[in-house]
Amino acid sequence: MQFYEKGQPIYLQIADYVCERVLQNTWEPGRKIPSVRELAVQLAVNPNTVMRTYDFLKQLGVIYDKRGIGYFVTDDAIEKARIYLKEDFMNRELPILFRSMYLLGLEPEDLKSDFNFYKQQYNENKQ
Amino acid sequence: MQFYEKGQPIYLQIADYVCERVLQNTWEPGRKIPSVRELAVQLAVNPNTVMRTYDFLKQLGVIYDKRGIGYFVTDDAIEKARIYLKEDFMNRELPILFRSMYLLGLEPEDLKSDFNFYKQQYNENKQ
Amino acid sequence: MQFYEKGQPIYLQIADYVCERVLQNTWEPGRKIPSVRELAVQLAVNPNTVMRTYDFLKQLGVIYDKRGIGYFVTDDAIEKARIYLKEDFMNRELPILFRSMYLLGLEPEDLKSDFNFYKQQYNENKQ
Amino acid sequence: MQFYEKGQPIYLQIADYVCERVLQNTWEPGRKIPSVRELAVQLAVNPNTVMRTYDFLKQLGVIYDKRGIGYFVTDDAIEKARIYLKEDFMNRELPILFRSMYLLGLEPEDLKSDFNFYKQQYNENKQ
DNA sequence: GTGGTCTAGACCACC
DNA sequence: GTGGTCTAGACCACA
Repeated sequence: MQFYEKGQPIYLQIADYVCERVLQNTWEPGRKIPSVRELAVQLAVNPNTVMRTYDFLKQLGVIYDKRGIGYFVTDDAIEKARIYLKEDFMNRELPILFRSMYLLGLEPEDLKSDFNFYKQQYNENKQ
Repeated sequence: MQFYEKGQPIYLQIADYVCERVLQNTWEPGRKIPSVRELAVQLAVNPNTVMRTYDFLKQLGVIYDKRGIGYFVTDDAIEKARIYLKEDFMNRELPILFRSMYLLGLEPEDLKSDFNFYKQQYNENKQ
Repeated sequence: MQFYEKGQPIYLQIADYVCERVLQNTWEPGRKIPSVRELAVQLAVNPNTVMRTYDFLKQLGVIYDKRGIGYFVTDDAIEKARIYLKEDFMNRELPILFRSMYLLGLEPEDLKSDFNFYKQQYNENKQ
Repeated sequence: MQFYEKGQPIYLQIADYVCERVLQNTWEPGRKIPSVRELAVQLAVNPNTVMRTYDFLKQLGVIYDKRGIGYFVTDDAIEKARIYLKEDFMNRELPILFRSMYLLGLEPEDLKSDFNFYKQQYNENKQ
């Protein structure tokens, strides 16, 4: 994972990273996620930054902590993560996308077939 | 203009920059565009990098050069620029978008109303 | 190889050099050609200059690259190389030749016997 | 005039220059040609070099000198110049040309139409 | 190792 | 002034 999107703090980028794992069910509800220090090493980031991410996700209700044990995915994390990512997507990615589509004269309908193709490909690779 | 999109060379980012101006008719066909050195100073970039962009756009048929005079927008630049940007959009932006949409369970139809809202806003700001 | 033909950039002279090897089948389709740095050392030229040549030949479809591996001669390189060299010959060498022929009152027919002699000599040396 | 053909001494390049003027009848038989010093200045060359050229052309019978007056074109200079240039052409230019033609699979016949077009163009520009 | 990008600075030809 | 070429040297990603 690389951190380069200027304007987006690293701790939020890591929050995206965690939420995506939750949505993909890679990190399923109830599961223990990596410790602050572990993830900090994995992502080559300061532990304080990961701490801030976990704090943020705890407030969102995506994870909770058992003192002295670690952090765990909440039962309704998938829904919470989806809500968060969706909001993030709407506010940050969509405007950029819409600008391109507007310039190119594309409509959402024009993406249909390509999107279906993408999903098909994605599922095949998954298997 | 800032250059931060990793994975996308600066000279191609500048090409996008020029193509968007062409599509918006800010730089209309026949018009002289900034000299290599001028744009290099404006964008705080090495002249060689801008030279490379202009070379690239010359090959695409978006601009042409008069030696000793400068670079000019070709007559069919709008079409050429649209083709290039569309291809670029399809190859680079769409996959990222689709990934987000897939994760969030969104379909192209779900973007319709937001896109119409965006277009409306855009046109109001334009006026 | 020496670079002295004024008016012809070095990187294009190197392109001629490569194309001639392709036409002579010294560098046959599919073969790996010298790396950018290798050829730069061989020709006592800056690597950037060779890079520019390879970029140019890639656009012509004479060679293609495998990132991290090297450059290779394409399957239809011979045809592509011939087209390029022929165009170059027509635009650059022929006018000089025709001027001399015009001054000397020579016609293409007058070259026939000499050309046949040349080809004969060439083939003998080849054997 | 620029002197860059390596392997061909400058004084011979100037001889070509003079002979071409004779063949084009720009410097007609009997005419006084520029003095050694004059031509040396024109061509930005050392007078000794021009002296050597004139010496060479005197031996060829293309020019002769009247001591204290200057150099003049001989009566049969056109023929002599043609012989010299032709020999030069045959020995130096043709091999290079033939190599290209051989590589490209061209025959002298293939040049016919292009040469006729060239002559036509040349004569039109002359008028 | 490979290709690819970028900078800094130089020089040239053309206008 | 303009574009165009070239060098030297640096850094990156990929394999």
